[in-house]
Amino acid sequence: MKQRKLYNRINLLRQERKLSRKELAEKIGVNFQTVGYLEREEYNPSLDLAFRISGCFGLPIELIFSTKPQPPLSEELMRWRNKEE
Amino acid sequence: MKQRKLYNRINLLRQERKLSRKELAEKIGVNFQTVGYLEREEYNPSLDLAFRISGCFGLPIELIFSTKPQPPLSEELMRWRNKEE
DNA sequence: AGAAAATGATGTATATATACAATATGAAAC
DNA sequence: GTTTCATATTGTATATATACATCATTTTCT
Repeated sequence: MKQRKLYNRINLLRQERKLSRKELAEKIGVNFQTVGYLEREEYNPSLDLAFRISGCFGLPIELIFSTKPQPPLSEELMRWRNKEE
Repeated sequence: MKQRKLYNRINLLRQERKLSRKELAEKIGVNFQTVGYLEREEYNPSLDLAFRISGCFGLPIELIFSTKPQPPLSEELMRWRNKEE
């Protein structure tokens, strides 16, 4: 199967939490260079690794990864605020 | 990284929808034997494939896959019904 | 400015996911 | 009962993810 390129917000979320790649890598149990590959979207994580990242950030997989380029989180937030007016 | 074994409800969901492995495989764009491997949990899907399966069933990834063995869907349903009494 | 830390880039090696073919078995249809 | 379809099993081949080392570049800290 030809894998589609996936998009993610790992870099954004990591910076929000003021973690270095090395620190994040340790939390999720991978080599720190692997985090670099993921942030640059050079390849996709395994589903298992996606679950670990999801758990580390306390966010659902769908909020971190997607099949379409990710809009800024601020936009996503506004969409929710407008939904319940 | 040593991959953890993941659990899934593919077989259940496929049967609910009365699909053969071949039919499901065509919808998500993989070999029908790959569906067998996933249902038997002999290996984990890639994140991309997990997204395709999620899209095909119209369910979030977390409802289909998990890091712990999956309880019957009926139990999960009752937990939700009790939550909002 | 200079040292230290974080990141980017390149290359090699291993583990894991996916495809595909062949065969066996079991269940369903006729 | 035998043909057909769905599934299981085994084997080989390829694609993709992950680890690890090294060096270059950039950023941060003092």
